[in-house]
Amino acid sequence: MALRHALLAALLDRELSGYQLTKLFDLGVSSFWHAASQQLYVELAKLEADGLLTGHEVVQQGRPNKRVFALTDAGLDELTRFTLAPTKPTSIRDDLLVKAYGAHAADPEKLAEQLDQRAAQSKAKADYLDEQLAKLRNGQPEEMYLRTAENIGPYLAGTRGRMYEREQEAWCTWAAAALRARA
Amino acid sequence: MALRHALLAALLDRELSGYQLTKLFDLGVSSFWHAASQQLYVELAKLEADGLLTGHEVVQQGRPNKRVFALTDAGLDELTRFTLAPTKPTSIRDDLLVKAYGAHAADPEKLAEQLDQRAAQSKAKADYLDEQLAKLRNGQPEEMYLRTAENIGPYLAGTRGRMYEREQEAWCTWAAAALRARA
DNA sequence: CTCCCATACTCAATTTCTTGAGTAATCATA
DNA sequence: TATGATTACTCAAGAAATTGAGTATGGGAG
Repeated sequence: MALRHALLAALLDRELSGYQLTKLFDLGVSSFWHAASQQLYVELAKLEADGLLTGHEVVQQGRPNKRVFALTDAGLDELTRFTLAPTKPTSIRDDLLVKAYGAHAADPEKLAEQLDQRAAQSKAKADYLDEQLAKLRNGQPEEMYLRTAENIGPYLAGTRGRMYEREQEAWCTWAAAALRARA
Repeated sequence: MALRHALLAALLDRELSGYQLTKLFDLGVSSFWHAASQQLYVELAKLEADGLLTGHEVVQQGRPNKRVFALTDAGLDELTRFTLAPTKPTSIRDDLLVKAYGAHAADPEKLAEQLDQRAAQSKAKADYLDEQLAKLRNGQPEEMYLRTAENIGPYLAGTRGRMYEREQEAWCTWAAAALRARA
């Protein structure tokens, strides 16, 4: 149910089209809530049907028209309600960790190569998030930004995403080394 | 599809009943692959139907009988195949991060309280994983254990789980403080 | 002048996961 | 002697996610 709310949160202080949201989810949001674009469009349609968003057609020249979505008052209420409601921890689900768990059935070098690859992907993502966070801070020290910015939500969540990716990178490197040390 | 493989990996060096697997998934495995017990039983039945596991009824006195599952050769092959196959990163999906993302719609103090609560939960889980990892090491230094132990899979995966929970704890504490500093 | 890429989506089958309930036995506690 | 906790599962409805298409337009590279 949190995809709905991730969409609502993404529209808190701006209007975005479905396509822009798919970009946003691919890059930034995916570090804490992944969703495929098809799923986004389905969810946007439901949110609109439920009156939590309104869509407006925007005619463009030189490219296909788009529909941009904006939060309604009901949508904002729903998001507020969601942030208050207790939820149980949703934990990691990572293929790669399942592979590590089953390491005894794996070729150590092949598994280590996959870990290296993932380390590189995580590093790239962490670097990207670093840039995004720097853009949000806009030159200010973090403390200042957190105290004064209007909406710190994306910064807080983005920080967690970056931590996750940095940790993933470190762990992958460590685990790959451990596997290789046995061969 | 990784739940299948998480089950196969859990049965790599021992036989376990469905119920024992639900315990294992609730406590240890859940830090990198969460699944409800109902789902486990469904998956176990499929795995048996596919010939990747065999189930044996074990008659017990003083408690209900149970069915223990063991890997078949086909199951081991399937797990090996899985560890070799490239997979795309499955990322975090966490309600709490979505709430943080939507912080602008939230009551800061109420959100901070939820973060505190989660920090405590994460700490408890990290402590539990710490114990489990110590048990696996059985007094040896980590380096030694990783070089000499038969099956280091659970240790590798458990380590990642512990890192995740420790990071979660730290982030929750940090984010709660940031929210409170604004009030 | 063709092909690929980016924009901007839609449809639908299938699988997977969640949610909520229910069964049945034994043991310890009050 | 009832009550709840633990072991050991099962069933099923519905929501959500995955997978794999497909449509249509315009711009730029070769």
